[in-house]
Amino acid sequence: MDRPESRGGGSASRSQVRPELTPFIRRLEQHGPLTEEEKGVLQEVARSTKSFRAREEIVREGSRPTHSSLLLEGFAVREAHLEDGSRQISAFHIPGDFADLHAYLLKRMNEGVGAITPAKVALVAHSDLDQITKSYPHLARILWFTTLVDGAVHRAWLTTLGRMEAPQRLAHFLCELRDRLASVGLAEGNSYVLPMTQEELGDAFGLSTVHVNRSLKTLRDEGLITSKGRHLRIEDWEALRQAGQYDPGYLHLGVQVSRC
Amino acid sequence: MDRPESRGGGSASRSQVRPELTPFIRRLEQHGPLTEEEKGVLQEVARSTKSFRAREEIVREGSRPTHSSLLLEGFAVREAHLEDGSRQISAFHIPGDFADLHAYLLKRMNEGVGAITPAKVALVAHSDLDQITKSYPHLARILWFTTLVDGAVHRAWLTTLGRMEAPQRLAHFLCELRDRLASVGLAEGNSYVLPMTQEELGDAFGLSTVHVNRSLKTLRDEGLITSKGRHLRIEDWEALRQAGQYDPGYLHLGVQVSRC
DNA sequence: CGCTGTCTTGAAAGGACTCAACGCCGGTGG
DNA sequence: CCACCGGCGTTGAGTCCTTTCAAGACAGCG
Repeated sequence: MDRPESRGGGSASRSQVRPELTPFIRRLEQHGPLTEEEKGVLQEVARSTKSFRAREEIVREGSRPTHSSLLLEGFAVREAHLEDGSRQISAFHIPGDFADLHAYLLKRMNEGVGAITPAKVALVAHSDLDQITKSYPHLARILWFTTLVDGAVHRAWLTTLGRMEAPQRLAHFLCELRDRLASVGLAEGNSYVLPMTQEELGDAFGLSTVHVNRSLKTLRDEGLITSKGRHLRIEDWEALRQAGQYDPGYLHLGVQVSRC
Repeated sequence: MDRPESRGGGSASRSQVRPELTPFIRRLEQHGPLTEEEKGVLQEVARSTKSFRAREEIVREGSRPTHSSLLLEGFAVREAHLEDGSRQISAFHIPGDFADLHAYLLKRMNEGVGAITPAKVALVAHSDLDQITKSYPHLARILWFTTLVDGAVHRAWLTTLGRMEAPQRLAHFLCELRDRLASVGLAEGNSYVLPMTQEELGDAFGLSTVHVNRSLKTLRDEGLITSKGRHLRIEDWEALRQAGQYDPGYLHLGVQVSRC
């Protein structure tokens, strides 16, 4: 995007979206239609990609990145490490997520980003984001919106950590993850691949691995979910929803962002 | 701001800031200088104010506000209520905070905002925010920035809720609050007024009132803090900081936001 | 086929909760 | 002016959820 005005004549602009970008584009378009030009710009700034192995670090905790990481394929976590060796996971990222967009303005990453499966990431330079905020205010607005949804998810997690017991926290999250995966086409009905380990679930929801295991067993025993291997299936959506007091409103799926 | 271009000739534009707005302006200016025009716009959109009694509701949970609440005086909480009657406080707001700025784009308030002391609020119409994003991109950028800091605070809280014990959570928060209050001139060294009740602290940090009480006593007995009435004093900053593993970086105080 | 990471289960210890009672203090009204 | 009252802080005791420690089972992979 060195010459933003020259974009559009580029390789894949007209309605032809690079396949790996579809989760991201689809995500943004749920909040209102994008022009071909805007989609072209997004493809242009996301042209540089990088692949990571499972467990590899994508962004180092405490670093000052000059680009933000748009997750194209695979799953990642945002995590902070404490002095005693424990860690807190503050977000699970799925394809289409802008894992560290907030670092564009905040400059410093107080948490790190790590791949939990093999992952492919588009590296979007902050200088390109400068161009977007300058020349494509509607895109900037939608990006702002996505960071606000991020905050809303944090608050939902705070609520489960602060006021719900272990099985309920997990029930809530399993509902959340289904809806988020479905929004990018990665869930088949109430079935999906649960990519994170029980240890990672524990580090996200303030539980020990052992207790995550027992809590999942509780949900299984009650017939709310079944799982074989990494594959999870919600058997009784309404009961699981009720257990976790889940209300998808905070994900703001499909909420329209008006052009200004 | 019906005629944004007519602003500037207004009542109190040139370097004369309405006193109650100083915490807010001061907060924004720490991230880089504002022009007189920008400050004038802020005063203009914040012209309408409203006062609340302690415990009064400022924004209703689940509502779709048409304006956002800028806290001028007093303290407020963002809170969500669960079905079993418990509540989760996801933020404590101090003068200068834009309590529900996120609702400008998200539209719907998944949490409510409530005054915990007598409070005065400036009601900023979302239509005025539209004008700001259109005509004052740098202000929009700084507002975006403040919502990102909000998210960073959420993540810090997640970490304390998920991985720290009760006294440590409170220690962390007492450090955070000192720095935030100091940034708007409401702390005298390591002393400040702690406006929230122990019940509110419990609802914020996932603890019972009783356990908050015991945990504060622990901090007092260890000589980290003293308190008489609402007045709190940090007696051993380094020890308190260490106990809560507090690092103010996530507040991003003084981080510059470049003009785009 | 053995290795390693992950899942699973048991038992004991501990942090936090609930229930309950009491003290303190400022506000209100007689 | 003082007694009453309600909100808030404090403390004790018993219970429960969750953790830690420990040991196997299981499964994917080189």
